[in-house]
Amino acid sequence: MRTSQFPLNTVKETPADAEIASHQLMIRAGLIRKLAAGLYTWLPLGLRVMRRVEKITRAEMEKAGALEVLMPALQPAELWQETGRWEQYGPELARLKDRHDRDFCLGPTHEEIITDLARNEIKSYKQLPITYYQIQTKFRDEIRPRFGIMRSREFIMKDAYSFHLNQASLQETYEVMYQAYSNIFNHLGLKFRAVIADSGSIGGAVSHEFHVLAESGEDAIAFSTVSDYAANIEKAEAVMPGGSPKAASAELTLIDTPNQHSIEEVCRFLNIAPAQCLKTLIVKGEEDALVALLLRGDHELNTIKAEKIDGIASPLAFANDEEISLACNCKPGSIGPIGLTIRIIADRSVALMSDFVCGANQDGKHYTGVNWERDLPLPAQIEDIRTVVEGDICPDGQGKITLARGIEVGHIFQLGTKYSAAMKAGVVNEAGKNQIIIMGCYGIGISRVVAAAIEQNHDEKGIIWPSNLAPFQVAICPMNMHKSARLKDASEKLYQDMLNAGIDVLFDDRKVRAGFMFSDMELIGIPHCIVIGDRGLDSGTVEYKARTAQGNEEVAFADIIDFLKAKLI
RNA sequence: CGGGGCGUAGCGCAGUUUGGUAGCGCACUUGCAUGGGGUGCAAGGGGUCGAAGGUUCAAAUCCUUUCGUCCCGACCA
Repeated sequence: MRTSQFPLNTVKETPADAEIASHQLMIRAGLIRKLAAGLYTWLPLGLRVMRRVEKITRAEMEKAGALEVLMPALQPAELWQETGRWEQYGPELARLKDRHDRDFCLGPTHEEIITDLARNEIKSYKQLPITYYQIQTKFRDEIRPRFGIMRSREFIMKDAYSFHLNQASLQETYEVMYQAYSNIFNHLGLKFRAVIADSGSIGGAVSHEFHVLAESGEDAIAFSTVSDYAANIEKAEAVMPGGSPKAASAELTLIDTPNQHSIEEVCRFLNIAPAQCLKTLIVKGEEDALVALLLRGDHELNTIKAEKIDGIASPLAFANDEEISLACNCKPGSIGPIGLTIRIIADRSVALMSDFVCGANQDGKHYTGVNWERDLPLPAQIEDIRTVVEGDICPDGQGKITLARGIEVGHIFQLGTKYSAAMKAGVVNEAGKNQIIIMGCYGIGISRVVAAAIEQNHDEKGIIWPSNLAPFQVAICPMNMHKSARLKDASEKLYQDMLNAGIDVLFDDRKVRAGFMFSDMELIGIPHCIVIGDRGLDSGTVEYKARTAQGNEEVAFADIIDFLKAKLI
């Protein structure tokens, strides 16, 4: 391709509304243009990159035995009403009416549609297992679209759905897909982690997210320093610490702590460490009941874990000051478990505390030297309700927890029968009886992968594409070609030779200055650049520069094709 | 949904406080020069100042309403 026929649309100025590097660079490099909030047009250069992601994804899906289909983005409300999601999905579901005033939505996902397909097309267990996939546009009317293509209202997703007679078959396909996903992200050249994930409202026992590692990622993930263990921090288990509390060495003492409310304030006031404090949080339970959650002062409540406990309101809600005053006879900041009559749930690490400090349920007073059993009974219910921190013991017992940030680009679920049961999708089994089919579902945010790749691979000059994602592998940059017929001939020959050799090359035949050309090629992240000039022609050489390298190297003109082929393997 | 910011040429911005009929940089067009890291000089084209209503002799500027957009949070999952 020639730049004279493939306009680059690069811009020098960073758009005012782009916050993160990938968003800024996608606009500057001319990959996308904004139409409205959360809606983007893909320009030729950007689409070329997205097609690379699709191609690699498709190849692995086919290898995994999945069959490509294409389902409508416009979907009738009836199917969504069958599963109850027409009501449940909320305003994020883009709804509309047709001219006959019938309800439709623009699909945010396709469980209902594929399940409808399955119940109509799959009649016998002999047709199972089967996996369908598609690469298609999804619509989610996000409350707050942001970060460009990263969280947009319309985006491209690869979604796959598998159907099974039994759990063992689902497990088998799940593992195949897990491997296919790993292959995809490896081929894309991205540093990623597969992590144990919360399956949320989608349900099912098993779920993994695939995260591209990047500092700017919206999710925190926890993984082991030595083993394969990795989990979303929402889901990472804080294990029960071994041992028993140290013996009490201090007397229970009621002290004045005027105007000391937060853990931080109390610690400074008493000159103790946060780990020596007990944090008491009051949250809403069921039917107006309140529940006290006890955490070590240096730990944070994990709301996902807490709201899964029976009797705690989901979504989690904190009690207000009034409700706290009624239940504890004091304001927040002086709450503690001693004498508390509401239900108490303690975090696992709390059980090992001794000689600790906690609120006294009297404004401006705390207890010091508190010890379980001697001063108050250990709470009957001990649960894992905190977020893991760096250095925690890994749940599999091997190594310690390290934290990193990631961008969720893939998510796989073992759905079970949630949709197939609601929509009565069954097959006749070997015994001739009707049986509800079991489902799995598997998604990759194709357009988000493009942004995530940039987020992970860029520098101050622009994008640094991993080889398999680059819109072009090689750029030819001739120096002042319009002034030298000899150079023009040599450049054209080099271009043709590369095309003939099957090299994906962008020939910059614009009449622009060297610096302009280099800056553009670096901004759009072409991995390999060949600089050809009269100077080199005299000695029969061209210059080669890798996007990631500092300097150039000279290569004989005659050898350049072989040289590049070796680089491109 | 709550809080805050911003809407002036394709992009980035000044001008709004104190009302007088719109400007700068980039980009674009043309010419000359330059020619290995976003070059220089000159000439040019392009804007109902987000929209509607109001105040005024006069509104980008003041008032009201409204729309869009971005950030923070909540909600949703």
